[in-house]
Formats: sequence, structure tokens, C-alpha cells
Amino acid sequence: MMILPRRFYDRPTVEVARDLLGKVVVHGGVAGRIVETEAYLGLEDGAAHASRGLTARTKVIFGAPGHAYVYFIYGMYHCLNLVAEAEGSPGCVLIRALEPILGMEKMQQRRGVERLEALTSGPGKLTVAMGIDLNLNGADVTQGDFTVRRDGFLLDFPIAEGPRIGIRKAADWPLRFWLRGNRFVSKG
DNA sequence: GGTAGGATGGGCT
DNA sequence: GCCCATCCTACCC
Repeated sequence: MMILPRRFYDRPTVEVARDLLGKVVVHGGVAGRIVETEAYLGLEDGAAHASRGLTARTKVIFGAPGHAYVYFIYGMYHCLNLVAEAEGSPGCVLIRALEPILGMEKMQQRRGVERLEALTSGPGKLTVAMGIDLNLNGADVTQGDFTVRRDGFLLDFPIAEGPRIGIRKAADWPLRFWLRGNRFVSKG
């Protein structure tokens, strides 16, 4: 599988969010195919962390594309984003759900559940299953043992789009993308 | 089938 | 002090 090059991410965030569907996140011996994403934009997007401006937390989002933005939420979960847009221009894509394709036993150990549909069907679940935490914040996903790749298979479900989940501001913006009918999507 | 409530801690006003 | 880009359990149709 070919690692996605940095230029893949150096585009408008919405395009990157849509095109990440079907790509494969690899971390060590564990991998999953992306089936659901959300785009988070810049200053104009009240739901985006970057709308607060450049801070210690958001500096990764303003940095070079092709890096991971990982943050801690609700006191116990982590969420994985991939940074898009040129350096200096904020934008990132939240990975909301994966279809497990490699290392399912490891995922089951980390999650403490058996059902495949329960392993990675949500942003907090998939970071546990993949072993992703703050240590990977800022990591370059175009090289090393934490990467995103394309596998050459065609998408087997149509792409759907709709409002993002779990936010209050800009709640009606259609920036969520998913593979309609895929059983690993978090909702719908 | 559905949902209300609680766990739990960092970021920012 | 308030707000979260969440998840699981208990409980109720």
C-alpha cells in the first residue's frame, strides 16, 4: 500500500475529508479503513478548535499538512485528526470511524470488547483500538510506523454527506462524510 | 428499538 | 467555572 504523500493533504480541508474515505490508517501492526470523516475549518468555523486562533493546543492545526492532530476530550478519550491545507492555514479532518482490517485481536484487547462493529465505530473508540494518544500529537503521517495509505480498492459504498455530530456551533454545516450503508459508521 | 445521565480532566474565559 | 469534535450503562418503551 502506498503512503499518501504530503501533497494529498495540501488542499482544501473539505476535499481532503472526502478523499480520505477508503484510505487506510496504519499504526504498528494495526490498521483500519476510513469510513467516516468530518472537516473542521478555520476562523469562520465556530466548531473548530482553530477558530480560537493560534494557541499551544492549536498550533499543530496551523502547521504543515500531513501531520496528526490528537486531542484529549471529556476527561478520558482522544480524537484523531489529520491536518490539511498549507502551513499557516488552519484545517483538519476528524477521523470518526474505521473498518478494522488488520490486528483485530489487538484491538479487541485494547477495547475490552469482541464485536468487530464495536471496535472502531466512533472517534473515541478508534483511538483506543489503534493505540493513539497524545504521544502522537504532531506526528508526521507521511513516514514512519504511523501512516495513512491507499490500497487500490474501489469504494464499495456511496459517499454521503450531512451535518457534523456532537457539536453546538455551526451544527448545520454539511461537513460530515461517510460511506452510506457501511456497518462501521458511527451513525447512519 | 430508544435515551438520559454520569464519568472525568484539560483548555480557555 | 463552564464547556466540551465521547462512550457506556441503566432503564424505558
